[in-house]
Amino acid sequence: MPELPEVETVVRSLAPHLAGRKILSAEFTSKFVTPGDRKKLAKRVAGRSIEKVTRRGKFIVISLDSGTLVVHLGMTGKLLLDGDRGAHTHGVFTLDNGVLLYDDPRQFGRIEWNPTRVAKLGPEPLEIGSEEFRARLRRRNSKVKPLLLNQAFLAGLGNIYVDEALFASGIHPLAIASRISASRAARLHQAIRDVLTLAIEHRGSSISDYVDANGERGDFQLMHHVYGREGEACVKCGSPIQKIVVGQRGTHFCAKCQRR
DNA sequence: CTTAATGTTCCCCA
DNA sequence: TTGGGGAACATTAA
Repeated sequence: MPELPEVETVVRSLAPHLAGRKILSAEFTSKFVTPGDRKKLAKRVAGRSIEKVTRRGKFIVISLDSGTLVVHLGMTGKLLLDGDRGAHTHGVFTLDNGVLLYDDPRQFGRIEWNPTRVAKLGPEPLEIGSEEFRARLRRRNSKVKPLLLNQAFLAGLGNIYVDEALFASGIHPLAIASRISASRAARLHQAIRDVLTLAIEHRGSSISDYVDANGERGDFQLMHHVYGREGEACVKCGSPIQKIVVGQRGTHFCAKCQRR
């Protein structure tokens, strides 16, 4: 469910409700979502006040009056305000003004205390400049699609938005990063900014079950040009959208508009 | 029954 | 150190 636009939407829907609130108690029930000592984690957050809720890459950063709680939604994670507990509720935060639930059927998501992972993230795609982006691309000899999915290279892109940005900039997913021309690299940089910005305006993509903290769906999935459109006509040239596997991920592109 | 799914990490090999 | 390939993690839906 969560790439940068979805996580940003969750943070924006969460922040006004959580800022200044106190966590009265917490309960965690999954050894996958909360690896290590779950009781200890619950004890650590109990009694803490929430100062702010922000985003870094695909991570939701909850700054407390002492320490930081970081949530990664994995593939199917949801943070829900005042919802009902379900079969896949693995985290419950009782607040002074309500309840915050963490739901995650596949349990690929994580709730962690001061994780080191966040420090290893690459630059934010909406903050990095065109020149620096091009320089970073030039230094890598890997295929551009897996490189853009690498969170240490750039933080926040996932399978949907990489495919969409490569289509928008006319770059083949198997192109070697270091061999992309300066002008096309600049186009890719702009395409990433454009697709992320528009997706945030549309509150993310709800393909299967993504919703924000208030349970509302996004609608950017209606504006996808290649992702999930295998066999359908390319919006630019009409030829059928292809689907291949790159780095174990389904990869959608137009063979005519994205030459190698 | 098989396959794929908005993600990440770990292991092996070149 | 970099890069490729594969498996693993849990669950559901097609």
